[in-house]
Amino acid sequence: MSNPFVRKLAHGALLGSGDCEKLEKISARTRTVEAHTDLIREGENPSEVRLVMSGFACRYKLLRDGSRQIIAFLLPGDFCDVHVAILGHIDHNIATLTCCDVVEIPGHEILDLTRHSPAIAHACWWSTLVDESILREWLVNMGQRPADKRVAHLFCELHLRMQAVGLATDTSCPFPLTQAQLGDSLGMSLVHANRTIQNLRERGLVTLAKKELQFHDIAELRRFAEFDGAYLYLDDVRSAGSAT
Amino acid sequence: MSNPFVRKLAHGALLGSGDCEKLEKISARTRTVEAHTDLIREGENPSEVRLVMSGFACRYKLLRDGSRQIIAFLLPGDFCDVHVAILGHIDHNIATLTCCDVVEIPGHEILDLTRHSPAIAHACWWSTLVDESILREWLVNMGQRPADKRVAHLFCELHLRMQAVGLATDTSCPFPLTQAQLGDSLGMSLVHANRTIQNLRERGLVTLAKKELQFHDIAELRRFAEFDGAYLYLDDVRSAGSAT
DNA sequence: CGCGTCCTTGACACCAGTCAAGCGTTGTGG
DNA sequence: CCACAACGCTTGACTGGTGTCAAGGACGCG
Repeated sequence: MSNPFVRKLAHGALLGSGDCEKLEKISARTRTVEAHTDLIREGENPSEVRLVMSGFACRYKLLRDGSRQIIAFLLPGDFCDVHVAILGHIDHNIATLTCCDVVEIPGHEILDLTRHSPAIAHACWWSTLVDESILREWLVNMGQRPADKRVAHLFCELHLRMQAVGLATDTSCPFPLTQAQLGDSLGMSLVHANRTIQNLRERGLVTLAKKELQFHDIAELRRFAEFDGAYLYLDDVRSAGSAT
Repeated sequence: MSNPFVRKLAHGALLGSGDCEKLEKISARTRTVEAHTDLIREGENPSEVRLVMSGFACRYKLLRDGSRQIIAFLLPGDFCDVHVAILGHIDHNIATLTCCDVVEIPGHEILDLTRHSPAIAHACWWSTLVDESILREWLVNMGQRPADKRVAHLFCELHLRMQAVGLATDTSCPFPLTQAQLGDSLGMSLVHANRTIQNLRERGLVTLAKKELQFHDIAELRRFAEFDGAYLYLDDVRSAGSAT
């Protein structure tokens, strides 16, 4: 099964085969969106839930001076906005970074789905709680780590997340981001992002070319970045707990 | 009514008087915890939900070199960990910063509460989604704003959040944090936090003394910090939406 | 009164931002 | 097929914001 959406949610709950079928059916209705297109803008209250099925997208906020902070990367299988309904409106923008396949699911379908399957409901909440956990780790990354470890840490995260949906090998992973986008996500300038990558290259930790990231020694890279993937919660479905 | 917990949740849902009574009853069983005490440690899976009723606490993570990043401030009325159950374990620490009154609610009581009152369930989810929204804004703050605006922005946020639970006036707000803690939360050194505060003082924007923050011109401060409180979702209960 | 904690200040080094220019690749149109 | 534009990557020079180290001062508490 190569549906990234189902693969992702399977990390968050023990899905029955009926659940998987429903999710696959729903996520089949993709629409192709070209790169650099806003999917949702600040202040909107979309009635559909969006879902990235291929390509890279991001959440971001703009400041008055035009600078932009990327708040999260949305990889294949990621929700854009399950649960906006509870807050009433969205406080940031979501845009594609590359060409993407996107699914739009009417709110009521999601409601039906979660009402009829506790596992799916659990997985949806799991997904947003993991998003929150990632945000916490990003904050640590930005606040405490020097530039080289910061970049290395992000590389490790993306690799693991891509692996979780079957889109990365043990030693490599697609990396379609420009250095400007990388900088915007890590709070550093384009120029500094470039120099930092060179640095990692010179140390023999990674190769980055042709939109592909290669890891020469992933264990060493993780040690260097002080990376512990526990915050991604990718391997403990067994631990129960129920959605309220 | 001066219960910060009820006041806070009331921002997240239209609570009936029955709901309020139940919440008040539950949050009455406080326990006093002295400053600098860990409430929850990384990796734990507590069976009770904790709640701060007075004082300041924080979420934080430690790095190998001993540096610490404060990920969130927990003010009176804030949950420590509703919904840990879904993730199975917690990925960060929570500690008191000042002396605090804390409530520990057994997991099953929360379950009962949310099962019997959709409004309370909605408010609980609203609360964690707002936490996530705050994290996003913190990330923007750390990534894009210079030190002076960063500090000013945090001041604005704390002021509004304290006002929301009835603990701040229009022009002042309790501020028991040390400059070291402030630095840890904003990703800057103690020394630089100090210099930045001096800077704000010299501009006549704030007075900070005796654990009390005074605002001379809150509108000007917000303009300076580019602060827009919408991300706190404190004033739009009316916009419906249902918990899944 | 003495100790600890927190705040304050100065000197100095360095990480990282900005400005600016050049290079390589890709794609497009004449 | 080549010229050109657009975009992304790379590099250098210079500046400035922040971190670190160190020392002293203010305040509160026992």
